[in-house]
Amino acid sequence: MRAAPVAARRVTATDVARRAGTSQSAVSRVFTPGASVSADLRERVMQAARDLSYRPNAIARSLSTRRSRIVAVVVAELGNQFYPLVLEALSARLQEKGYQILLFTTGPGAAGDPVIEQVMRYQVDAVVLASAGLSSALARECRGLGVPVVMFNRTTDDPELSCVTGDNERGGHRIARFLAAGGHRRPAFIAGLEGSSTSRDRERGFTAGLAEAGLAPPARSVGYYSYEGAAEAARTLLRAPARPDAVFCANDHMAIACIEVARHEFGLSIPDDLSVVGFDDVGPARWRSFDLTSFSQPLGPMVEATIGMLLEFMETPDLPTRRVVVEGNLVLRGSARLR
Amino acid sequence: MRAAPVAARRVTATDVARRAGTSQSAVSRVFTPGASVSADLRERVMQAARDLSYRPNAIARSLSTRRSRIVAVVVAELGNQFYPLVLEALSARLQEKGYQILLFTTGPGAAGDPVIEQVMRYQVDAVVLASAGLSSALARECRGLGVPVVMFNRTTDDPELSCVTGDNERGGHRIARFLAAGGHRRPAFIAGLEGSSTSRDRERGFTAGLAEAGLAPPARSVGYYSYEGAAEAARTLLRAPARPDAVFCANDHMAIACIEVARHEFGLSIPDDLSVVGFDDVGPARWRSFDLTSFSQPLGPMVEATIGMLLEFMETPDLPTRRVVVEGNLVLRGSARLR
DNA sequence: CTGAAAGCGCTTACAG
DNA sequence: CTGAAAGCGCTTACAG
Repeated sequence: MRAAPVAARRVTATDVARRAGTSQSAVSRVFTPGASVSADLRERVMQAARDLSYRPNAIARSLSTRRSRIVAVVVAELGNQFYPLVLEALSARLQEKGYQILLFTTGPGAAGDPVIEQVMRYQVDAVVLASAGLSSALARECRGLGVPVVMFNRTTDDPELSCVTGDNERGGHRIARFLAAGGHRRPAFIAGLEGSSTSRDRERGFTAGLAEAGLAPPARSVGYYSYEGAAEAARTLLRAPARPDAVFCANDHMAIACIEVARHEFGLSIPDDLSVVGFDDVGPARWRSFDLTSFSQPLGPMVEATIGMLLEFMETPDLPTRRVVVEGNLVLRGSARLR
Repeated sequence: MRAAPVAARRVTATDVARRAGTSQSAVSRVFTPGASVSADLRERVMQAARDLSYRPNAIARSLSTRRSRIVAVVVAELGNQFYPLVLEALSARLQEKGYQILLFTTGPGAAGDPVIEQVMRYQVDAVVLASAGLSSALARECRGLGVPVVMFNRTTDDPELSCVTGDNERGGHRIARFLAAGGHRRPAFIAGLEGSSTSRDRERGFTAGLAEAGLAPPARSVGYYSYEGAAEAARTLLRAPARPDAVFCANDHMAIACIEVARHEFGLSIPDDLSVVGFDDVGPARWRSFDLTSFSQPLGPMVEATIGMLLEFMETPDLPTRRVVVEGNLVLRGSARLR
């Protein structure tokens, strides 16, 4: 077994230059795409670099260029099925473009204000706020410092902020019409987080759709986007004297909790006794045990839109803000009665 | 609406010094914990810093100190329930200690070799390789450059590498004895990834346990740690002429796929016709629809051990490597017959 | 095409 | 306790 290596001084461009018999600037140019170097010099430098296992120091480079090629992603909850996939997709696309993700997590419900302090210190080139519950104060602050921001899965009225979301209001509306058409008379709603624009928009569309169908505003309860929270919300709703005949949950994760409670604690049959509809259309919605009717929120297009905006903003700082809504559609499965 | 801010030159320590009527070094000291500054100077500097919304540039600091306070986390699959929680826990603990996570993702199966290039360029202070499928070549290379590495949920024979894992072999063994005691005669195994030490160790313990109970080596099939892969593996196993009476799956995610297929495609009743056991004991294992018997892999202690080692290694580079095994236990639920 | 030199924004001996 | 200055490892005009 070799001895553990000492914290060797890292090899620098100057070391490479010495070995290749040239200047440090020449080495730098070889590693700068598009810089002019003769084929001969390039070859000598590359050889020396290989011999020494040289790797340009990205930190030093950042200090010089004032661009870190790092984008901050701040995320609140990784415990559901949606955000991990968002993170994975963002990371893959960003890596392709030569950017890395600096990850910031805030507890659910946390203000995220201490986090922003760190975000800014790292001189990130852009930030994406990927969480329904994140305050837009954070976003505004980054923006104030000239750093491009896009809010993912969250809106705000602030015209200075860009965002990409699914079609929340239309989705809620569509679900209301669908449930009404299926003969449901007392649909209820399980909200995510009260402060979340996403939950609010889904509910708004839902309530409006019910009204158009001549139905009263739904009974409601808050599930905090968590499994346990939603289970508790479902219990509250199902214990009520006028039990709902359908529940629309602000996301799939909560819809699954609702199905579990309805089946195993109330002995209800889905969808005969109770219809349940979710939102997102993530993996488990397709599992046969749930077979969940849900409004889809297409991850791929949402991530594409986000990356696209980010790159444009980094290129051209003064572009006007933009709000992108990615269409989804109602995916009919077995958890809701058709009529 | 205010005009979008121009990419303003960021305020530096020199700006603050000018406003506070002192030197740039003094400003630096004020922001360096433990440096000696008079109360008066400190107050003036803090005031000026507040006035200008000064934030120390972490990149410049890193270049100077040669420590980035960034740890790289490389992860292959975020699509199951385990790794997102690992990431969340790692991030929370690291942030507490003043470190940030630079996230690297590699496709499932991908070598991760291009990734290492980037990891090293960012001068990260440490790296955690958190994925059952990651090659240890990557780990060895970081180690060779003097960067502390710990492999999470993966082992290797290389004595130069540190790792923390659950008690995979004992877990597999325990499950074998449990199934044998329950009167099962033909237990099968669904592997994760063939290259994964985690899957291999679980299988080894399982096979040994069966042998001790006088049972033949299990029929086996590979599920690649994915839902679809496991579903396919389950079909293969359940179609066989001598159908297994129990299936041990290398993680919960695959166990759920197995239950779904058994129930909905083969019309089997769990556990009467078939017992299913998982590994990890993640959230969905507790969902009543699955009620999955599983060997637990305690996330909290595993993350603690990882963080602890990381911090020690960063403090004292030449510490001997360590391999930590975190105990788990068999959690009995309803998916496996007791007798 | 190539090299010398200034500069990115900090930290940290070293004097005073 | 405080300031001037060197240095961290790059990039990028500027001459040649």
